[in-house]
Amino acid sequence: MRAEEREEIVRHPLLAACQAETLDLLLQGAFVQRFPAHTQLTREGEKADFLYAVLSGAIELAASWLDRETTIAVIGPPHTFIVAAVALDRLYLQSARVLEPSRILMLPAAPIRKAMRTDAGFATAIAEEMANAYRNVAQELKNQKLRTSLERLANWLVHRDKETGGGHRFIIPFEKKILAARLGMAPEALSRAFATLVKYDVRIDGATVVVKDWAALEKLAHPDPLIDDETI
Amino acid sequence: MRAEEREEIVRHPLLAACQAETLDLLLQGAFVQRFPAHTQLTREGEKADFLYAVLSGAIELAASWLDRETTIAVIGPPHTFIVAAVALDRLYLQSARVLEPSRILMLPAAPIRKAMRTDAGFATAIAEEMANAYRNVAQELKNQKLRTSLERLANWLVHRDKETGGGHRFIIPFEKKILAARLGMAPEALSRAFATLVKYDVRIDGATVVVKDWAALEKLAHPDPLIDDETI
DNA sequence: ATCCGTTCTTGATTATTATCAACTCCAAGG
DNA sequence: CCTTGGAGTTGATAATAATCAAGAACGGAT
Repeated sequence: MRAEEREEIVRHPLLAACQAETLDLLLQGAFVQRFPAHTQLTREGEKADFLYAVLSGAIELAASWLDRETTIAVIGPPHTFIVAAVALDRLYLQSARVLEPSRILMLPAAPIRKAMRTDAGFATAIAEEMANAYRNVAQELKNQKLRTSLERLANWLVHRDKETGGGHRFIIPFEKKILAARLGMAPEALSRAFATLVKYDVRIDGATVVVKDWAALEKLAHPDPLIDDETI
Repeated sequence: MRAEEREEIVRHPLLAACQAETLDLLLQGAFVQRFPAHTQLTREGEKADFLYAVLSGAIELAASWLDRETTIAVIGPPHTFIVAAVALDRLYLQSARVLEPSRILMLPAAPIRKAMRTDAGFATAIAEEMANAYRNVAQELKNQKLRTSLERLANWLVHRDKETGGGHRFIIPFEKKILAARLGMAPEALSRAFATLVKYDVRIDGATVVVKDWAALEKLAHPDPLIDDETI
């Protein structure tokens, strides 16, 4: 690993509270790699050999059963994925696919488990990363069980708008069929949901969304920090 | 806290790898309490003041939005709940209700966060507990997004049968409406789902379930370790 | 036992969402 | 420029599940 890369990585939230020896141990077999879109990084059911951290880009976590498939989450920097499988030395529950060209930090799993047992700062960082991951899935489960697909879409739009500065005009950062899977609906249902939102003065042109009547959308979405705030 | 209680608690998976000083710190403000059914232990949105561990009994974690409510999980011994909120010093995302008379260990939150930073063994135990919790919700999200309600019920039956020794006859350990919420369906839909399962030779009498044709049920359920095995 | 409140079931209807099929649109490659 | 394949949309239909209403069954209390 190049020195400047090491510089960057050492400041990563996961490693910032590490002891020096832990850092050496962790970075020994670690590397940073660029991946093009559509690369498959993990497959569900495989052994957890690496912990992945997104330095730039976006990763889709997907899961399947029989012939069905769905998106569990979309991960961006600086977050990690499949921490839980690594911490427990178990099988991946999800497949990870690169959505857009991404830089990924890969840390071998065995040293991570070893480092946790000796370095409280690192173990705490892992615990906190996992706590965030837990809260995100728990929120997603609430989103899924408590809302209809139209409500989920409305909330996604509200959330995405806040994320992009609240200009009430933004683009959907990935394919609509991935958004559909993310929201737990068929692509056709997403199309129709967008059509329904016209009644609420939401205009769609390709990937561009313009919210003309913010109050109307927010009334439909009824966002709740306990479901929609990632950092509450 | 009584000496025999302390004896018992010190062997809890969360505390077994603690240093002696950490243990003292953690147990200072800790106590064990019995709660009757229907006690509300936490309310979503409240500050995380305690970490709860179930010593015996069963706890329901529920979440709500507008006037809708759903069950996120049912927790039994020796597991903890709301670890993530405690570790991050955030708000509870779920309400916890006592399902059946239960003994609960309550550990004040602040010492836990403090102990994590100094005791790698404890921090690791917390991380592992959280990793398990993460994997359970992730599995539940897969269950929810990939299966119909009939399939979820069939899998719950298969799972419950294994849990109770595989005798193909067992009882449902809580009210059917809680099972319905757990499975993400209306109580009426659960009734109808049970009626549908008669075609698969599953007989219901009150809370007692008898599976006459195991192969038929398993073919419908198609259980998958990556969704249904809690310890994979 | 009888009463009462709740849970559970069943029926009728509606709402929500998936599926299948056809068609448009657009971009990449020849 | 045309072709081609995938993404996205729209329509028709079916599957799935929620809601509302009424009755049955159950569990505690008296």
